[in-house]
Order: sequence, then C-alpha cells, then structure tokens
Amino acid sequence: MDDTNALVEQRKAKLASLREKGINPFKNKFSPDVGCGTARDQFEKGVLSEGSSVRIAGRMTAYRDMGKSLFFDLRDESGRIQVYVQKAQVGEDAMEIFQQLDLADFLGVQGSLFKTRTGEPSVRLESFTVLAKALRPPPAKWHGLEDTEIRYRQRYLDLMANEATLKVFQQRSAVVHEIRAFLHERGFLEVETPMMQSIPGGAAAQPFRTFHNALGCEFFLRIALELYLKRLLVGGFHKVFEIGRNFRNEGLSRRHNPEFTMLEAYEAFGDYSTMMTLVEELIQRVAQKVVGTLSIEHKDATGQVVKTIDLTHFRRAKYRDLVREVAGNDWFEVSPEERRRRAIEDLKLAGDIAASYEDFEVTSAVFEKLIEPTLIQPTFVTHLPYQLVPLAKLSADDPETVEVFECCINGQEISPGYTEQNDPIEQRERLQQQAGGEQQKLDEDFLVALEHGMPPAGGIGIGIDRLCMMLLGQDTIRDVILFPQLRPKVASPVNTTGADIGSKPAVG
RNA sequence: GGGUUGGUAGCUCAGCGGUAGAGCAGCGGCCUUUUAAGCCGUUGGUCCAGGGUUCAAAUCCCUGCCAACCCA
Repeated sequence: MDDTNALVEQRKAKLASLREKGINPFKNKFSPDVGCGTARDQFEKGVLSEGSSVRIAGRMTAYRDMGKSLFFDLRDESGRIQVYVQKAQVGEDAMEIFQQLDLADFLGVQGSLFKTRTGEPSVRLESFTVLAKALRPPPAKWHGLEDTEIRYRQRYLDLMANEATLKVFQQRSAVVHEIRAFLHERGFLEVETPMMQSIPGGAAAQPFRTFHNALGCEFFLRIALELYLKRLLVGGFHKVFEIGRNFRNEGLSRRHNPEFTMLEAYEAFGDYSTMMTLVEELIQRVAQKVVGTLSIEHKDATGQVVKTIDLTHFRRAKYRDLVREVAGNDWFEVSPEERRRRAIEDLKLAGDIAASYEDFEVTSAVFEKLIEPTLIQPTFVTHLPYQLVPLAKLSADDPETVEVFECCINGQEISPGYTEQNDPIEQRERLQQQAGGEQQKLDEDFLVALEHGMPPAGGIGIGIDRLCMMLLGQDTIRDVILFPQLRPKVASPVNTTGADIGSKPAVG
C-alpha cells in the first residue's frame, strides 16, 4: 500500500506522458454498445457476424506486443474478448500510445469482429480511447489473488483477479432477487423497520451500542427484525417481510459475521406448518433459478465433489426423535442428573456443558453438537422444547413442546419458523423470564401492541448468508459477504466505557 | 479467550545461522494472427514490527501486530 514503489512511479510517468500527447487519460463518458464477453458469445453463436462493428469498453487484462501488431484482452463484467491492433492500420502515433498503457487500464474500443487463425473471436481495432489509467498494478494474472487478507480487505482486487469470486457475488445478488420475487408473487409486502432500537429484542444476543447526540440517549443496533414486523401484523398487514442487516456483538467465525443479512417473513392466519411449506418452496425456487438445479454440489480446493445436497425432498423429524437416535431411546425417561452424566461421560460433551446449564440446555447441547452438524440434507426439526423458544406457541398435542421448526441444511440451521405467540399474557411472562427480571430489557411497547390483538400467524427467518453458503458451495461466511468484518488495520479510538465518541464533541 | 500455521519483490512462492532468490508483472531491445505468446538483456526488498542470543539473524529466542484453521 506504500505510494513510493517503482511500479506506481512508472505508471504515473506514463500518465504524464499521455497528458503531454494531449490525451486525457480519465474520460467522463464512453458508451459501449455491447459487453466484451457478450460480444464474444454472440459472435461465437452467430448472433453477431464476421465484420460486425462493435463498441466495447473494459479493463485491459492481458497484453501481447509483437512489434508491428499487438493483442490485448479487454474484460468487463460480461467476460473478456481479445482485441487486435495492427500498426499498418492504426498508424505510428497510436502504437506509441499503447506503449504508455498498462495492464488494468480501462479502454474504449471501436472495431470489427473477426477470428484469428487459431479461431479466437477478436476485435480488429479501428479506434480507441483511454478511459481510465490504473496507477497500481493488478494482481498476478496467472495465480490470481490468494492472500485471504487482501481478498477480504481489498475485495475489488479479488473480484478483479478471481472470476469465481465475481460469480459468487453475482449469484448472491440473484438469490436475494429471487427471494423478493417469490415473496412478492405470494402477496408479501416488503417493509423496513428500525435498525436503531432502544431495546434490542427478538433474539438472545449481545447487541452493539451507539449514541444519539440530539436525543441524548443510547441506542442498540437491532439483533432481529421480529418485534417490529409483528407490530405490523397488529396494524393489519397480512403478509410482510423484511430483508435486512442484523448486528450481533459476538465472536467471529467461519459461520458468524457481526453483521449479517436476515429475511424474516410473517403471515397472518398461517402457522409453522404453512411456513414450512413456504420455506421449502422458496429454497427450491431460488436454487432452481440461481444454481439451475436442486442438486447442490460442494467441492473442495481440488475441485472434487465432497458433498451433494438434494433439495428435492425436505425431511421432517421431531427434535426428541433425533436426540433419541444419538443419545439413546430412554434419554427423556432418565433423571436430569443421569442425562447430564451421560452427555458429559458417554457423549463426551464435557467442554460443551456448563455447570450452570439447565436440563433442557444439556439436551440442546447434544442437539447442537452431535445432531445439527450431521443434518446435511434438508431437514425440518420440529417439536422443540418450549424453554428453547420463548416467542412461539405451545403444540396443540404436546404442551412440553412448541410449534416450531428449525430447517437445517448443510449441517447448520438455515431457517427457524414458528407459530407465533399472540397471547399477550403468556408472551409477557416468557419475556420477563428471558429478561431475567431486568425490567429495562422488556419491550413494553411490543407487549402493548400484542394486547391490541395480533392475529394467529406463522413466521420465519432465513439467514441469507448461510443460505448462500449452502447454495453456492462456500464453506466460510466471509466468502459470501463482500466486505466481511476484519480487525481494522488502523484501530479506531479504544473506548471501553461504552459511550459513543460522538457524545464527546471535540472542544475547539 | 486457548492452540496450530502463516506474514520474504507488485502477485505466487522458495530460502530456515554465513553476499536476498525464482516464475510472472515491470523496464530496454527483437518480433504483423498471439493468447500463461516467444527470444535476449535488466531493475526491483523496512525478509510484518520491536527487543534478545551470536563474530554473523529473513533463518534461533522473547514480546507485539495481522490473518487463516481448529477449539471454547
């Protein structure tokens, strides 16, 4: 990142040289009539024919100078195409300008399509213009960019150098687009609710804190969308959804980024069962449209398929049945003490079970450590114990469990769904338990809203990042987030008091 | 938070006590259908930072920074 290296100096010298020739190397505008890759494809398919005139623009990504003629590649988002320049055709002056160009410069080219003797679709250059000079060299053309830190911190270099990265993010965008299309088709209304909340609710997670100067009070970045979307059901919307960022002030890992994108959708007069169907159809639709198949292959670094996820069928299984499969048929019959002993000694979960864990948490640890990671194929886990999910309704047929599912795919939970709690008295009790008696953590306005009457409803959340990992075969969340959170190179002021630095304006 | 691995030229990496290396990129030259173009020549370094051991440290030791992976 230093500004003194020779490569940058050389490029600046070429820039000056271009200016001396009366060329402005940073143009305001150039209008191509076809994409580089598109022109190439259409020429190959016969849509465009030999001799067709094209006007293209892109970044120079390869350069092969042969003296009296030269080839270079021009690349844009649609792909690359080769350009051929002949001195006899363009003249000496133009050839001299090419001496001042470098890899990564942006050029606009006017020319005609032809094929070289090796059959490469190419553009015979008739005229060109320098659109933008790059003052820094691009990553190596052959190895691409492999340094993970640079790939994440300077994602533009990753996108420039690695076509696979570009494709992942094009597909991620398509995933979000298809989700919206699917929900709109089904009559869902897209809404936006506050990200800055005075009481962050809807999930059990540590929030980020910030400070509003004019109001003189602390806010939290939201940890879930839920409580505001439910207020909208009270208000009369039947089907609402929001796709937006949540923020959780917890550890970073292969599966966790502090800010991540959630879809939450609520449907009045639905329940967890109708939402299960919705999730299944949504995921199938998105996979079919974006990946083009319901059979999702995950490959390792060498290109070997390591697992295939079959999205044609979503298994449905009860939580307790899955636990019995790995922990023994009598798991729920023995005493809580015996369950704890078995989990620690027989199932070797000593490190995962704190002494403070209650009985249901012991079983939950068994599920999270030994079952969830094995659920590679789509599975709706249903009938979870009520203690795990304070915002859902008890099962009609089993008061120990709630009407909830967790849709697990690829060994992680991708989507929870509930029959939402609409009894304001029950809800208040559950939230009070969850708040641990701290009254200031109770979202009183939400409870008042429920007291105004919320229709029975089904709700879902889908972690968009994890969905993308599953669909696009990426095994770390950083590879589906354009700018994943890393430790800043230049740290911002450390402020352990929690107060926002903005609340202490500099005295001038 | 703990453990492991890594940080050397613009990029990808080798070197692991004894003069700082390779390929690509760059620079100079040759070359009118090349495509990882080719051929000849050549420039380029805070070896992550700081301390220590040593006649001598990129290399060994300590501390710190950053990242990846595993664990919590």
